[in-house]
Amino acid sequence: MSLKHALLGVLEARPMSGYDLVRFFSSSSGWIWAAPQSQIYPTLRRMEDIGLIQGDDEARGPRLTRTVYSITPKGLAELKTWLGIPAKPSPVRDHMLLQALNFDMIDADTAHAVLEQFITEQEKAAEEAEAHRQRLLNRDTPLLVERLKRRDPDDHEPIVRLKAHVFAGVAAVARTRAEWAREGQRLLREPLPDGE
Amino acid sequence: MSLKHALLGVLEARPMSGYDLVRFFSSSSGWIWAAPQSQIYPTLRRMEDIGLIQGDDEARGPRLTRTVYSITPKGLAELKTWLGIPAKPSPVRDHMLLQALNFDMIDADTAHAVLEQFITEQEKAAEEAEAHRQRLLNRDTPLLVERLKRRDPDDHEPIVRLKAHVFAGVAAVARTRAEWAREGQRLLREPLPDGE
DNA sequence: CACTACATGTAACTAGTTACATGATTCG
DNA sequence: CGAATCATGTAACTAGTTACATGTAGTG
Repeated sequence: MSLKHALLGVLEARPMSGYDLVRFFSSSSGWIWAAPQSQIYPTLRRMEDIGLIQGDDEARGPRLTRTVYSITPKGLAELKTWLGIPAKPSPVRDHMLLQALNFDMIDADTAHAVLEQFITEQEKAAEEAEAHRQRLLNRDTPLLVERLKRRDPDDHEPIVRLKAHVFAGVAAVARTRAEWAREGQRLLREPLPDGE
Repeated sequence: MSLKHALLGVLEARPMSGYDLVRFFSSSSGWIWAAPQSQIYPTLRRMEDIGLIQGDDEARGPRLTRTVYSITPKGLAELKTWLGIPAKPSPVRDHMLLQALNFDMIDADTAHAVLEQFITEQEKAAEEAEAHRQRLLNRDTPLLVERLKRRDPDDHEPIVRLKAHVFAGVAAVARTRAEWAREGQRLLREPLPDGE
């Protein structure tokens, strides 16, 4: 289960409540690992049960409390171990490619439109990832600032570059996909180039 | 459920038994959509229940039979409809990027090794996809040959190109990922380029 | 006082994974 | 006759999705 490690990775920066984490995994970091609210809360409790994180109740008004989770030494050890183990290749399951594989069965205009929407999405994803990469390089995200506080200032620059590079990867893949789809649209437009 | 549509897409080429499909989804087409045996058999029966495919029992020796499934008009209609509907963007969940996001927490050599294995895998995937693309362009795969039999010869070339293009996409994404990982290794090697 | 944000949960479901189980047929 | 391949299944599980449910606190 990698949601576990995604949560540990975030909590390493600073303690957070379930609610904080829900928001986090619905937005910014959702570009790397997405998870719905209904999965996060139970996972946090299971992680506390096995000692990876510790939850502390904090009063927020007379009747409302929140549980703030922080990573434990055991959790940190688990995270570091996991980081060093190569994952076995995950089974391929690409919705868009699966559709494209049979685009010869439907009319070219419809297929073209499906690709068009895909291109729009991928380009948006690439832009957002690129923007986030810039924010990281500028040390403009609250979580990164928190993280760096406990690190040697000499290490800040390489850490920032590594994190930024991850989002460069997201952007690069999205652009590759968009470019692939555009080439697909070209193929749909020219059914039989003469001379063949 | 897209396994359903993956199965329909294959059965459109020719009728197949569950066993055939299991082998198919463990190999070649597994590069687009992977599925284990334990998922395929029940799915086929459910698809037959709702009339998307039809199973016919065939004797294979005195005691052994196999069920050969073929796509029904209803199944073909379902497939064609599905092909024209853009999928909503699927939630991002990238194991490698999640690991890389925290590579600053472990030593550079370990991180480097994890990336190395990833690169090997991606390059292998790219090569295999590229090889399959070539086989398609040469009309060298049995299923493609079956498919083309029921198509106007004038359409063969554009159909082949479309299918081949899908595997070009697989290869392109794999190469992009490998290149990203290589750049990551470079970042790990040069902790602090002078002058900053 | 209404609206938004805070805060946490649960139920029912679909998809996918891992592992086991069983027997028939073919080929060397 | 033993091994590989053909052929089909099931059980138990983990992960992820969709939808609903409930109440508190702050802001205009």
